[in-house]
Amino acid sequence: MATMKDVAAKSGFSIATVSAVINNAPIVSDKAREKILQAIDELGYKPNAIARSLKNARTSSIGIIVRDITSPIYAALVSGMEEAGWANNYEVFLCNTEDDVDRERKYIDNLVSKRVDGVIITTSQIVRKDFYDKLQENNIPYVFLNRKPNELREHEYFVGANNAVASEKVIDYLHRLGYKKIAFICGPQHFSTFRERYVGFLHGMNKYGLSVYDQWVWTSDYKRKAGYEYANQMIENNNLPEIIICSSALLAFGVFLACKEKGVRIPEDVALISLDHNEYDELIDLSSVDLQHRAMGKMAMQILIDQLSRNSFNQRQQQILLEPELVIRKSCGHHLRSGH
Amino acid sequence: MATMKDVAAKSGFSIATVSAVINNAPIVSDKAREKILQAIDELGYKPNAIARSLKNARTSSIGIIVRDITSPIYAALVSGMEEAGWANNYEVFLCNTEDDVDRERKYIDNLVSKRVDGVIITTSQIVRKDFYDKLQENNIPYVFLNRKPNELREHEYFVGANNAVASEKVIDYLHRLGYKKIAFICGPQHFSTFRERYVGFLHGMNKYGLSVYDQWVWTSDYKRKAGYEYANQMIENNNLPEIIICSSALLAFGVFLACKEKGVRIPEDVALISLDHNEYDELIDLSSVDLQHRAMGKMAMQILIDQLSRNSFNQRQQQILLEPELVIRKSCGHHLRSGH
DNA sequence: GTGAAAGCGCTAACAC
DNA sequence: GTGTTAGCGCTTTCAC
Repeated sequence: MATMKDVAAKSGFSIATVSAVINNAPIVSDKAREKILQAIDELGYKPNAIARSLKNARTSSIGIIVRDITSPIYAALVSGMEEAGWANNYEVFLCNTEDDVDRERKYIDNLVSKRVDGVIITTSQIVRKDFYDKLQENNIPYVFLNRKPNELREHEYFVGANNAVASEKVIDYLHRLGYKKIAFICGPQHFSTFRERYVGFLHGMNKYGLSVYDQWVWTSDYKRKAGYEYANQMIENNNLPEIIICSSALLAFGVFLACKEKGVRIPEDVALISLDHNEYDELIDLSSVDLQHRAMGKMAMQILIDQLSRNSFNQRQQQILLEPELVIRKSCGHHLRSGH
Repeated sequence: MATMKDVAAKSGFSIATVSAVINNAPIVSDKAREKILQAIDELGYKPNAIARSLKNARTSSIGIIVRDITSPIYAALVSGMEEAGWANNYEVFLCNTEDDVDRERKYIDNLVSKRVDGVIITTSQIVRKDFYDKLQENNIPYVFLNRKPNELREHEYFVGANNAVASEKVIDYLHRLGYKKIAFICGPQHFSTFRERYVGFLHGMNKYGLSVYDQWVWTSDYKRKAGYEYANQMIENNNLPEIIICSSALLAFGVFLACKEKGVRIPEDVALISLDHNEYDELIDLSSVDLQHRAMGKMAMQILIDQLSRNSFNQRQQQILLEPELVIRKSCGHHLRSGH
């Protein structure tokens, strides 16, 4: 594998000059540049980014910590991050944690060892994980994405959705449609996303004087299976509300499948809406709120990179919230209820 | 940021001894080890993987080249690769190409510069891209995953699905159900996956003496929009076959949406089956063939890592094909046609 | 404009 | 067992 030394030898110049050419330093004579470029080409020389990094203390690599690339929302987040990374010449290390804390800790350790320039964390919980401190200790900037820890320290950034508003927009919509008996499958409260959605839900319900029924609120799980089981439970107990709000797409799919299996029609027998839009909603006419995950991922990466290049004279806001947007399809039966 | 030198100074030993401790060399005395470990702990020392890599010429990083993480099949492939990488202490660089050749070339260049230990390529086409040669020139092993180039050179490996068999299994199944008028939306023939599926289709049709109708075969695109348009075309021309086979999940979703929009019932008016199973099929009762993408991704990573560690006394096969499995749901209406 | 040389943090051969 | 040292491939300061 050719090195700068080889290029220097072949071209007849010194490695310092070769280095200058490679880094586009303007101080090199045209004929030197030309000869060196030619030698590079003939040798098939590729700069060794490892050696460069050792010297520079910059790697042009960024770690991204996610739960599970297979979920549509994480796929969208990752896609956004990768896109913005690519546009700025950063490569991303993909770290899937499966929400396993030990695995996440190990990944952070590895990223520190590999001296990534920054990290984006999408797996934070309300209670801060101690090992994020290692990043700061090692001067590696990081931004939280989607899920937010309880408090943001001075050097910490957050990009996410305005989840409370997402819930409220849904309640506004449902109220307009005349719904009163509303169920909410929300997801675990140690994640900011679900907690905020719950708060927004309560707030919205309260605003219109709508009753919140305990037997119609769940805050334990966010997976497809949970949605399926809760829905089944309601169906079997003959205890269906008018509408079910699902905090996640997976929950909504679970509910949908249970209803399909049991012959419960949507929206005629029970309406359904999801707080987490994705590209498969359309298959089942599911209304939902678009939380803009791809844009969110892009934004987070952009903020991280700005920080790395310090080209942000005007200090960025510490927290950026994207505005959710309602995507209306047929699962809430507005076409049936437009009289309200 | 603490270095080995700091640890050496603090513990009173030399950096060579510190290095020995870090690399678990057994030749260190217990008291030395203990003191050094303590110094490491107090300083919060983390080995610098960059410096180590420069010396070792190994980075424990692997590049994975995919088209679009957002597609369920690539998500599954990536998930499998990441999993196997994690299990063997490799980190993965995620490279999304959007099937843009220039972007792919640039990514390969970057990966070579970063001296990744290996690369997995899921974007190859029938006609080999010249820039894969750069990997070999730089002694970076790589394996092709899912899509296969025309010929495999001596050092090249491939892991994929048995696509021809996937098609044939579908034809077997459809024949059993008594279908005769069969449409096939296949996807572009410069990808091995679609080409093999087409070959398998022809073979299967031929086996049963079934006619292949030109106006019911497409080989141009594999996206959702294409499926939507082709289906619309058939519907509007009043030219529906008995069943539509879709080569990709996206095509099947497109067809499904067109049918839903036009009030064409599945399977009563037209049956539907996909050659590319994923977790959303269930939402629309879509029968499909499971190509086992996650297992495929794992396998590819495992083969690459075996190669890196040379712990494969018994030479691996150059090509590994996973066996596709039929997943039967209602979209082919076997419940209607079981009399056949 | 160009070159010599120090040094980034580590590993490993070799000396003691 | 432990320490000294050369060198991995690059960047950068400082002479010339």
